[in-house]
Amino acid sequence: MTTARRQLLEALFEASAHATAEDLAATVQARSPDVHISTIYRNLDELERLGVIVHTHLGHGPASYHLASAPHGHLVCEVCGTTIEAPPELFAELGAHARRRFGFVIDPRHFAVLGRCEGCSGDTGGGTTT
Amino acid sequence: MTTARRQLLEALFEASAHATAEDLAATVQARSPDVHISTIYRNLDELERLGVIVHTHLGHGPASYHLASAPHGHLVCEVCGTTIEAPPELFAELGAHARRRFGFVIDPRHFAVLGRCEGCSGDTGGGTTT
DNA sequence: CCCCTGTCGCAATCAGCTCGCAATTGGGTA
DNA sequence: TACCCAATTGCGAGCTGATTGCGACAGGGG
Repeated sequence: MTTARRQLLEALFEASAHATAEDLAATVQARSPDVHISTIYRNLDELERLGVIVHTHLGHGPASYHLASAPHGHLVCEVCGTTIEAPPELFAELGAHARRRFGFVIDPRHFAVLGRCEGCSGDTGGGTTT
Repeated sequence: MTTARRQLLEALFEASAHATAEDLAATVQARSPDVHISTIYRNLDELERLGVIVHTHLGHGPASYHLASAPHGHLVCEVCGTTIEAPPELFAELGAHARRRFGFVIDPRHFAVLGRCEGCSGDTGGGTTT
């Protein structure tokens, strides 16, 4: 509707993946310096309510936003922070089991799976406490 | 070692599941009112480094802590907040696939799976935007 | 052109958590 | 038991991420 809203959408399209509210704010503010961060948050909220975008918590930091039209889960390395976009089918079986066993319908777009990426899964001298 | 630390452990044993730092602080402070919240955080941190406990992010709120000796994942309903403890085997296949496909070793104890529980998965008038 | 509704900009505020610092506490040693 | 060293504690300030209340403004309908 408004300029701020339109530019936020543009920023979302340009920021291909995992943009935080601050990232998006920076992009929007590059064009319209007056757009306040709270406006970004409010519009992000609105857009999410409309189902246009989804937000994900990739770890301890700020939430990431991306378009709902690119559904995927996330594999986040807790050592180096690498984020892998995982196709929804990776979660198909987990989803089926959760549903069968607990009647629980998972939302693979709205959570990150922590763990260790290929490079960090060797041994970091901490894990094997048996 | 110290009183604060010992009482924090006690609190962790008593608070069977999903205790937040503030919950634990309250429990500890019921006995030792002088124990400061920052001490709780520091000890929680230390205990986690030692592998005694793990913390999980169940959603938007504060992190939850529990003993590492009870490994499980979490299914959290994003509508009503219900938390289901999921046995690690629920994630076995996801883990195998992630490893095979991305070389990524998941940590089923350190993430919550958002979604909808049995009672909330009917239809809330939002989801089916296809 | 005016009014009305919704949105914006702003600063204050909140929640969750971390940090620096000085005093205290606990444990090991003699 | 007394002493000493280092780790730990209590405390408040501070930081990041996010939200809210409020007055001003903009844009669309009549």
